[in-house]
Amino acid sequence: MDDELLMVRVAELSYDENRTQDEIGALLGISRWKVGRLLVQARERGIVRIEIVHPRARRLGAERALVERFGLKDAVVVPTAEEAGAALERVARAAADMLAALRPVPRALAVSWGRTLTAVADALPSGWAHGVTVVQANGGVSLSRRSGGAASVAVTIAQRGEGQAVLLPSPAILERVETKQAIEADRTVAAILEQAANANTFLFTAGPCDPASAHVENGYLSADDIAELARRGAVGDLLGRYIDADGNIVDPQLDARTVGVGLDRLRSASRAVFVTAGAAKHDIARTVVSNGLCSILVTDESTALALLEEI
Amino acid sequence: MDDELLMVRVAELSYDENRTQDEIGALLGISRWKVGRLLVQARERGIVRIEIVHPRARRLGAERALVERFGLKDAVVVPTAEEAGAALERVARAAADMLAALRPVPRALAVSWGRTLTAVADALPSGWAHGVTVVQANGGVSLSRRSGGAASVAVTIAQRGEGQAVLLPSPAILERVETKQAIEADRTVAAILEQAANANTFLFTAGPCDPASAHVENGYLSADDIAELARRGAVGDLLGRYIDADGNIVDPQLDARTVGVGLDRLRSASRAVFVTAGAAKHDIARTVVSNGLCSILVTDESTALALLEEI
DNA sequence: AGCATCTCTGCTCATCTGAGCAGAGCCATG
DNA sequence: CATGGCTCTGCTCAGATGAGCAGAGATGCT
Repeated sequence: MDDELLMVRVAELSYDENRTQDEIGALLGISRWKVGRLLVQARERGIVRIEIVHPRARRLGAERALVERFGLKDAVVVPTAEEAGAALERVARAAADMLAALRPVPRALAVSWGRTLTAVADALPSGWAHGVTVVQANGGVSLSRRSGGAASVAVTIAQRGEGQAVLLPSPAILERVETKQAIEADRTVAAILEQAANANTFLFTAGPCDPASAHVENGYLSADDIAELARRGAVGDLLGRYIDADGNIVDPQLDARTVGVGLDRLRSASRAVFVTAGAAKHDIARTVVSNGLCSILVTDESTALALLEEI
Repeated sequence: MDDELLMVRVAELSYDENRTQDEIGALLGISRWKVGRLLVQARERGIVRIEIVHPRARRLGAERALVERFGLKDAVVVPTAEEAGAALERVARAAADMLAALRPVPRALAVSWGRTLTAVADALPSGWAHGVTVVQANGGVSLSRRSGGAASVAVTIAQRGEGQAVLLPSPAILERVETKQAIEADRTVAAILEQAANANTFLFTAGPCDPASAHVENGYLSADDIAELARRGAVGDLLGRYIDADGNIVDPQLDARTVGVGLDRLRSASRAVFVTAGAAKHDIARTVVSNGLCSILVTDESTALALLEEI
């Protein structure tokens, strides 16, 4: 009997039959130490495959690699789901679990908005925090009729955290710089932006630079604007601000018309939680992570692998 | 954190990260005994799935159940292969492994023939026995041109076992009883049949009762004969003899024209190894097994489950 | 409420298992 | 043929683990 067959027999007796290594040794006429070694080999060679099958399973190896590679505080990676489309769901749930377990419990949380964050908000358990203040970090709009959009993200997160939401009453991007400056000059708005900027925890997503963007959908930008941004190197936006692969603002004039906290606050915040799912966002995710724009990353396995595979 | 999520975390740390239960307990704030219990539960609930992925893997649970249920000496069950068609291959290899490991090593082995046994013969390693005498247990013919058929089964097995083959120079079924009696009266033939009957180890397959049978292919029976046998309750044949679900000869007259060892010898032999693969043979397999016609069964998982699922 | 029952927890202790080591066999080279 | 690596083996020993148990707490029934 060759060694490989022996591994199979040993593995069967050990895992299927729960025999002790001693028993197996006696049964197959080998020493118990050899049994142990064969088991290790069987695992190494992939004869024994151990899988954790659960929607909330994670990939600790990838998490560790990401933390290491990009100097993050923490990372959460969920396995790619069998059925496509469940990725967002799983990532959102993982993000919710992570938030609920954050210590110290956040007291001031600044949030962006989008489909991803809506999912995170919905996945948060009631009582995830006790008296959290949730501030919108950038201008928002009703993204989609059904789910309530930007405001509802903050409201839901606040409700479930037994706290209150502070909404930013402004569009995301204004047509004229003057209008934007006027809005920011408003004392209420200024106070809210200040509050957001001082939040010690940020929770945000990013959008890819493509014509299906929420900004186009809501009329802040045209498909042509997006094309031009892409031409100038934009890979996507976060908090409404379009950046290139090096993390720099692509169009300063456009940026000047964007209402919200500046990206530098993400770098300096004590916790900046970035949630992203899906292949379309691999590029912007890479940008965010490699430019230190987040300290905690929550994503799916395929994104994690894309981030890690670079030379 | 509910218990199920806890199981997932514990399983990840234990299996993916190789942490000790102590460490995991400290990490998650639970006692090490709870970690152990969660691990057990995770396996029970199927959150942790341990699979042995190898062409030579077996299903020890099913084997034990078969031995128990049908009072067998031994059983070998191989997992169903992903690619259909590989079942015969795997079963044959398992049968070969089993034969090679038989103790005491067979000195006199009586064999039937067929595609299954050809595969078993081909899978036997050289030197599987030392000086075995292989006798044909029933009349044989060249089943298929390419592989040599009946005779080659015995010859190959004998060669690889450093022994000699004793071939039965007779068709499987004769047209007239008189011819059959004449052949059996021949002293050489009689001696061979005697030798086969006295073998302490039998190795055989069975065929289903259908018109694609080797007996039809070789002209011993017509499709009409098969239909008639089926109508009278035949589920298949072994050693050329057609039996019903209760293990009784269906057509005594036909049986009287069949050359070979009688089925009772299978019951009394110290080892009767029955090899079968494929859904077409589930019925005849059930008959063989439940009527004590074999003492060692080698088969695939789907057959095993079919045999075990009865009430 | 009072009581019985069931489940869950953390413990002791015996057993099981992995790390690390020294000796045996094996091969290639000088 | 001797020598030095190399792998493989079975050992010791410490650390990891599972079985079984008694007490705590929950649950349900009268």
